[in-house]
Amino acid sequence: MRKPETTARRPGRPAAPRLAPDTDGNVRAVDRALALLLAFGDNEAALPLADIARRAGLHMTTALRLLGTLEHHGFVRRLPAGGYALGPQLLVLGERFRRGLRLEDHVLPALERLRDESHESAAFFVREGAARRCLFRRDSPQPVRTVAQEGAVAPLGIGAHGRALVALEADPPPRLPVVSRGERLKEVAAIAAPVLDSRGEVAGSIGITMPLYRFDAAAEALCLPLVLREAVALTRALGGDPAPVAMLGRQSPEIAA
Amino acid sequence: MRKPETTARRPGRPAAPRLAPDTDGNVRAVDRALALLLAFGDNEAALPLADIARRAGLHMTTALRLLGTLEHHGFVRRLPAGGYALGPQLLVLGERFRRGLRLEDHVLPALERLRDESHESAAFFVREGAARRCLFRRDSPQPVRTVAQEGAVAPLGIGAHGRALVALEADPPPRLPVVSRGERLKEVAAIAAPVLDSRGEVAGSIGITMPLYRFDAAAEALCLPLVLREAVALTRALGGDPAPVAMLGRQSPEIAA
DNA sequence: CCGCGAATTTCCGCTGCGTGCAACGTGCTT
DNA sequence: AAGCACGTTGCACGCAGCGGAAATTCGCGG
Repeated sequence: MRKPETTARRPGRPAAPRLAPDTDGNVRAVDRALALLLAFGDNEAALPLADIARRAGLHMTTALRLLGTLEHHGFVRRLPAGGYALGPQLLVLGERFRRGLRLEDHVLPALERLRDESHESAAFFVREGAARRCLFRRDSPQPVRTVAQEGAVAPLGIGAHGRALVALEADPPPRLPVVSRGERLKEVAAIAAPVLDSRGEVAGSIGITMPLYRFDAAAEALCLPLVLREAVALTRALGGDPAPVAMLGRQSPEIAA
Repeated sequence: MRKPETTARRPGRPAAPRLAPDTDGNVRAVDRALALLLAFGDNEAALPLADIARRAGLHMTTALRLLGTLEHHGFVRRLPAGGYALGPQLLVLGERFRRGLRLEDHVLPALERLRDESHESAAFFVREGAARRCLFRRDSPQPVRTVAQEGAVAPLGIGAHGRALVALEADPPPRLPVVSRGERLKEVAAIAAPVLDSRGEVAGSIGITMPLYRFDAAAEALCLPLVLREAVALTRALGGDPAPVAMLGRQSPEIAA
């Protein structure tokens, strides 16, 4: 669909403007097969064929054939009771994607320390273009807790993690860790700090999330040092220099008082 | 491709023999796109286009077009340095697959208890046809530990988990938990017990894995009761009757002695 | 600096693959 | 019993996808 500019398009032009990730140039059958996978919602274990076809905007016949191919490779499975569900191969590839980032050896223990010491949920976000994505999460053991899923995306710039990821670029850099109270999500409070890698780049942000009503002075006094401590430790574990993070750390209460 | 048998094939024959999940009847473009995803090995963060095409047995032109479609949906990403890597969408779908099983709310805490009390790795397997698959895993904090990945498959009938999953079908049912020493993997010891759901079916197996040299009498005395305790607790948490598991439990040492 | 080869990407014509229609069985509700 | 929704199969048509050729860049060595 991209019209040729004035100059006749010579084959093999390398400076193709990749700015247009249009829907054309795509392989239709693959487009449709992936749409079938994405037709499964968040909390839907199984869907009948007709529903999947309707959501993807495909004829049942087409959906049936594509699902057959997906099933053959383990990307979906047919349930004995009828209907389709996502397949185990997605788990394998999802884990491989995470492994490619080579972060979890250090991030997971840090998250579990945060959760165990604060009794609240802990999460680690990475920047992804103009957004952020939750890569790892460890849920609070308490019955009332925030809910979020690994893999989910959220905007940059808002929310504690959203601001922590860009904290070092802000002109008056904020004190660390960043604290949010009902900022992006009503009734949710969060504490987050950036983590640096060996090149000094922001590798991600680590923090604690909890219901806002539970975030009183005692919780604040407990959680802020925890998050800062883990952000510094994680930065060091990744081979980075924790100085930029530690320098912006809030005074510990006993010193500031 | 399948030749019509002697009888004229009337459209709409319902008694189709589904026994042949052959490679035909599949949508070729989708087959190839999925082959590209599976071309990424276990520890390969990034691959150049030529490698991917070669592994999938495709011409580079074809691979380029298919990868473009996959990238458009977030199933692969182009790295700034050149080359392709698996994409974040796989993480989202992998999590959705697990969520469809609705197990992790109870399984994850049990695994973390096992890991924290034994200081060894804990894992949960489910049966999948004639094999088993590792659904969840929590790694030991020790520097020398067994390595395995969530999503990996292993055979039934061998290894502690492989035997635990079929323990209740065996004629002389084995004592629980099942113990293996270098059985499937040299140098690896494992302790596992089955977990039942509310229908009395085997929902999976839970257990501990460790280097064989560390599995001495003290470790055995510590880990066996732990595994049995969590298998019973998890069965109860899923609404199942733990009696079949508890009845096969080994006598606790002080009683048996 | 220049030339060679490998890697990547665009264009294009042919053909075989994928699509959707029609038909049919099944199971459930009216 | 009739009606309806769902799942499945076969088939012919049309275009979508395939692969070759060519253009371009990059890396390497002379």
